Amino acid sequence: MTSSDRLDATFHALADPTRRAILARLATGEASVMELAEPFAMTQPAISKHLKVLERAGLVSRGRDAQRRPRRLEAKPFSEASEWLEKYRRIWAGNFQRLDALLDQLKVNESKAKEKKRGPSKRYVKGDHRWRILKR
Amino acid sequence: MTSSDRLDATFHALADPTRRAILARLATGEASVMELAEPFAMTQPAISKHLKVLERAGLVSRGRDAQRRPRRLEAKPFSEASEWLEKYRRIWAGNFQRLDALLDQLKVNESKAKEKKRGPSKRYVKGDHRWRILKR
DNA sequence: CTCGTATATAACCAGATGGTTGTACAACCT
DNA sequence: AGGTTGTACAACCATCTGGTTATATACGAG
Repeated sequence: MTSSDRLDATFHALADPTRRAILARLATGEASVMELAEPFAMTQPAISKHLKVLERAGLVSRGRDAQRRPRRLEAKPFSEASEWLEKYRRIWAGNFQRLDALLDQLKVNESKAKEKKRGPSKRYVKGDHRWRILKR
Repeated sequence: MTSSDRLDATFHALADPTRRAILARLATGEASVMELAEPFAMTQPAISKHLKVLERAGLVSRGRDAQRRPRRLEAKPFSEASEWLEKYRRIWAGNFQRLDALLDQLKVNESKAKEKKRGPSKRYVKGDHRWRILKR
């Protein structure tokens, strides 16, 4: 699996409030499927599906204890996703050395669609336009 | 919009390699839709849709310059998502003070489904089971 | 062995996602 | 004015997602 595939799986797994709540619960320690399902207005199979998504992303692993299959958190994917985000965060923070290397890294790691290197578009002057944030 | 909704939108926007590649391109500076579309084997409307997803998450904003609607990166959602991830990363890093406060925070911020507080399950002994990472 | 409990799996469904083509529209260029 | 360019939008389609119910499997207790 490529790094890009892993990021896909991780970010997708994190893009759901139920799954994030499950992770929050697991941050307090291992838990069985039933224990994890209990706080939600949702059936057990639905929770099992969410768990499968989390497991595919490697965020959660499965143990065994009698009939139970307790889940626990796994660290690695969090680090990978966190590092990815941090690269972007640092672009504004300004507190990084060698922006060029940082940007090369971004290009190499992502987009097998080989992006043609061309300078910043010269068709308009920076700071010349109005910017808006999408509402709604 | 709640913090949870914003995390949903942000993580969902990041869970796609095309969109991450677009962000990587924008990290090098503003770009028009056509410029952003050029490296991809995809039509312009498809890119516009991806941009709308990124805008909904607030990761990208829209400017105007003649017919162009150049896009630029916006910092805030990266920080929010990054901070969320960092909380979990620190759980293993161990280098945090006051784990209890950290965990309270996790519960308050997420899951309006009020999780019943109960001690760690005593039905099995920690370290007693085999754990596996989902393959495939 | 049989029963209850914990979990997984299959079949199904509505709605979202990610792409397409075709078209509309605004702004620039002659 | 008329043509070209950059972008958006609508309609359409296949696939994925997130839930359901029903059923199967695995294990421990009597």
